Amino acid sequence: MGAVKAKRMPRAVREQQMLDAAVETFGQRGYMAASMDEIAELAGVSKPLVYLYLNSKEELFTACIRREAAALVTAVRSGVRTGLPADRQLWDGLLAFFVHTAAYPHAWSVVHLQARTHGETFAAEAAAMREEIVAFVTSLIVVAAREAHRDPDLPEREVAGLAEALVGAAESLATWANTTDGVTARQAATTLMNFAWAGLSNLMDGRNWTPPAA
Amino acid sequence: MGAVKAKRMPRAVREQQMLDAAVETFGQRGYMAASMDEIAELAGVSKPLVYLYLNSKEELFTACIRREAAALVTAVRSGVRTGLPADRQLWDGLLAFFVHTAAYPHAWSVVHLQARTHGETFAAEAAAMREEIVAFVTSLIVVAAREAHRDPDLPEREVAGLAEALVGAAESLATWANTTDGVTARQAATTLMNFAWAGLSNLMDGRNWTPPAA
Amino acid sequence: MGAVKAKRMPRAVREQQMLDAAVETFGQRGYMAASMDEIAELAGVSKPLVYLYLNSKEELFTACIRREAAALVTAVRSGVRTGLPADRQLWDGLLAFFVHTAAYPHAWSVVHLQARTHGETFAAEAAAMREEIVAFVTSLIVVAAREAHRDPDLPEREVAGLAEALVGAAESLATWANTTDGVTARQAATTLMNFAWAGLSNLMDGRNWTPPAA
Amino acid sequence: MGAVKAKRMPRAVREQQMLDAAVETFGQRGYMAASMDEIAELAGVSKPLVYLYLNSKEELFTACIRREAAALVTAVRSGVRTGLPADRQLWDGLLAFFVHTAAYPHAWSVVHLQARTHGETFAAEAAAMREEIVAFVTSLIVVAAREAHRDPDLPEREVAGLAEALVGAAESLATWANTTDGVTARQAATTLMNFAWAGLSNLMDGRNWTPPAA
DNA sequence: AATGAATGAGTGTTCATTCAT
DNA sequence: GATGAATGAACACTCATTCAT
Repeated sequence: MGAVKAKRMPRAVREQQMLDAAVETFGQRGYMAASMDEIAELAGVSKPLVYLYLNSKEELFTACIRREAAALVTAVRSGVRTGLPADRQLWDGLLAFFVHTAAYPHAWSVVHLQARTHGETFAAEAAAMREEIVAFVTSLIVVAAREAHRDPDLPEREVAGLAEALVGAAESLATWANTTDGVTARQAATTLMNFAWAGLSNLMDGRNWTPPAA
Repeated sequence: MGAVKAKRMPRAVREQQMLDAAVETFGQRGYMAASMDEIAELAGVSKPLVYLYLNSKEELFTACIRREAAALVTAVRSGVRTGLPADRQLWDGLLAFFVHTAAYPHAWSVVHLQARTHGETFAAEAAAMREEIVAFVTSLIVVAAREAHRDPDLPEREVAGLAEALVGAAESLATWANTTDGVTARQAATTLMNFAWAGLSNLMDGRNWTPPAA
Repeated sequence: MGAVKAKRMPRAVREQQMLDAAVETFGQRGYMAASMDEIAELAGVSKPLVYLYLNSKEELFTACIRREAAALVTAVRSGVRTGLPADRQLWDGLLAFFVHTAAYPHAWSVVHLQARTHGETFAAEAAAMREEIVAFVTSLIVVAAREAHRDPDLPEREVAGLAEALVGAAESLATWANTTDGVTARQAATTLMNFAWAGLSNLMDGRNWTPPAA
Repeated sequence: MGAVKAKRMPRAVREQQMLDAAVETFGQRGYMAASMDEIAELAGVSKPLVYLYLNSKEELFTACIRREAAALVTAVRSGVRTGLPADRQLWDGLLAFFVHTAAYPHAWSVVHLQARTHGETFAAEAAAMREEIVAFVTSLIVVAAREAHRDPDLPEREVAGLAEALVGAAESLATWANTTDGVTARQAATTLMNFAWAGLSNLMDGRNWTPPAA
C-alpha cells in the first residue's frame, strides 16, 4: 500500500508522498497516536527526511490540514456552476462534497475531526476552510430567497444559524455515510436536500415554528 | 483548584471525584494529551489510587464516556413528556439537549469529539448512546407522520437519513453554541426546530425535492 | 564505581547521588557529550527518576555548578582564619583551594571549564562564585597594603587587575596540578605564593615595571 | 555574512574559507553545538565539499586548533626580537599575545577553551602549542636570572612552576580582557608585567616567601 | 484506604555522514 | 569541482504503570 520505493526523487514529489502518508496515518490513528516513524515508513522514506522537508510534527499536520481543506473547497467549488438556480447549485455543491469526503475518508477525518481536537492552532486552520463553505451556503440561501421573489427579510443571525445547521448536518452525514455500509454520496445528498430545501422554502413562506413560552 | 482535599472518603465518592477530574481534563486536553498525573492531581488523590479504582487510562476514559453519555441521554429523556404532540416533544428534547451540552461543555467534548477520535473501542461506546437518541428522534418523526394523518409512506431508510441529519445538525449546533458567544440553548433549539420541522412537514405533504438525473 | 545499588531511598539522598554522578560525567565528557542515560546509569537509577527530580539536563547541570561552586567557596572560606596576617590568610586560602580542586578534579572541571563553554546562563552561574573569590583576594591585597603601613594608593583598577591575574594564575595552576604527575597542592600553593607575594610587595614599595613607549 | 559566493576556486583557498567558518562557529557555539550544516553554510559551500576536503568533524576541528595554535605562536615569536634585555623580550611577547588574542577572539576560544573541553585528543593538540610558549617563557626567566648575575639556583621545578603560573595568568587575563569592556591589550600586558616581573626579581634576590610548617 | 519511589517503553527531534549525479 | 537527496544512530524527554510500605 505504501508508495513504491523509488530513490532519489525531486523534493516536490517526495513532499506529496509524505503528505499522503501523513494524512492517511493522522486520519486513521489520530494526531497524537500517529508516530513520525510510522508516517515515514508509510511514505517510504527515513524520518530525518520528513523533518528536513516538513520541520516538525506540528508543521506536518498543519500542512496536511491545509492541503486537504483546500482540496475539499476546490472540489465543492468545481462542482458548482454559477448561473443555475440556487437549489441546483446547492445540490451540486452537496453532491461534490459527499463525493469528495467519500473518496478521501482519511482526509475528511483529518480536516473534520482531528484538526478540531488537538489545539486551537489546528482548529483555526480548519475553521478557515469551513468559513468559506458556510459563506457559500449562506449566499445560496440569500439568492434562493431572492429567486422566490421574497425580500430577504430573514434576519441575518437567523440565516447564519440556518447555514450552520445545514453545514453541520452535511458534516455529520458525511461521517455517517463513510461509516455506514451502502450509503452513497448521492443518497446522502438527496436526504439532506430534501431535509433542507423543503425547510428553507417553508421558512421563506413565513411558515416558521414558534417555540412555546419559556 | 481541585476538589477540597479530604482524606478517607468512601470509594464511591472518590470515584466520582476522579471521573469529574478526568472528564474535565480529557475534555480540555484531549484523550492522549491528558496525563494521568494531571488527572490525579486535579482529583486531589495520588496516582496509584486512580489505578486502584479505575485500572487504566483506557478504562478511565471509557468510564467517562459511559457516565457522560448516560447523563446526556437521561437529560434528554427527562425533558420530554409523552402524551404531548410530536413537535412539542421534539422541541422539549432539543432544548434539554442544548441545555445539557451547554452546561457540561467538557462532557460534550468527551462524548462527541474525543470519544470519536481515539480508536474504535471508544467510538463504539459513544455510538451506542447516539443510537438511542437517533432512535428516539426516528420514532418522533414516525409519530408526527401519523398525527398528520399520513401513512408513513416515507421509506424507512429515508426516515433514518432524516433522523441522522437532524441529530447531526443538533450536534453541530451544540458545538457551535458552545464556542460562539451569545448563542443560548433556546436560540439553538429554535433555529434547528425551524429548519427541521418545516422541512419535515413539507416532506410529509409529499413535496420533496427531486434530484436531477445523474 | 557507581553507588551501591540500593532501592527505595529518600529523595534527598537520591538527589545527591544523581548530582555526584552528573558531576563526574559532565567533568569527564563535557556538558554536551554527557548523556542523561550515562548519568542515570552511573547514579544507579533510571532516567525518568533523574528527570522527576531534576527536570532537565540544563537544570541538572546548573545544580551541579551551584553545588560545586558553593562547595569550593566554602572550602576556601573554611581554610582561612581572620585575624591572621594577610599573607598567611592568602596562603591558607590558596592551599585550601588547591587541596579542594585536587580532591575533586571533576568538580573543578565542571565549574572552571564546562560551565564557561556552554552558554551564558551556565557561565553566569560560575562567574557568580568566581566573583566571591576575586573579591576575597582583592580585600586581602588591600589589607596587606595597610599592614605594610602604606596607603592603598594603588588605583582601584590596578588592584582589580592584580586580583584577576592572581586568581587566573591559581586557576591555571589548579588545572596544571591536576594533570601533571607529582605536583601537590602544597607545591602549587608555594609556587603561586612566591610568585604573587613577592610581586605584590614590590608593587607596594612603588617599584613597578614601566612599559616602553608605544 | 559568509564569504562572497564564488564558484570554482582552487582547493587551498576553499579550505581556508572553510577553516575560517569553522573557527568562527566553533568559537561561538562550542565544538559540539556547532553543526556541520552551519559551518558549510557560513563557508558558502555545500556540506559534502567540507567532507571532501576535511574528512570529518573531528579532523576539521583538529585542523582549526592546529592552524590557530600555530598562528598564535607565530604572532608571539614575531613580536619578540632576540638581543634585547629579558624583561623587554617578555613584555614584547606578552603584548603580542594579548594583541593577537584580542584580534581573534574566536580563535582564542577554540584554542584555549574548546580544545580543552572535548576530549584528550584535542586537548593534546592544544597542549603542544602551549608547551612551546611555556618553554619560551622558561628560557626568558633563566636568561633574566643570568642577566641579573645570579646563578640560576632556582630549582628547575620551581622555574617550571613560575612559568606555568605566568602563562596561566596571561591566559586568564586574555579571556578577561576579551570579555571586559575597556580593557586593552596594553593594559593587560602592563598589569601582568608588573605582577610578574617584580615577583620574579624578588625571587632572584632570594627573597622568597616561606610557607608555614604543615 | 492511600502513597512516595521507581521504571520500561516509546516519542519527537537532531546530526554527522554518504551516495548518485 | 560540486551538490541535492537521503539516512543510521543517538539523545532529551515523557508517560502509563507498578511496587513496597
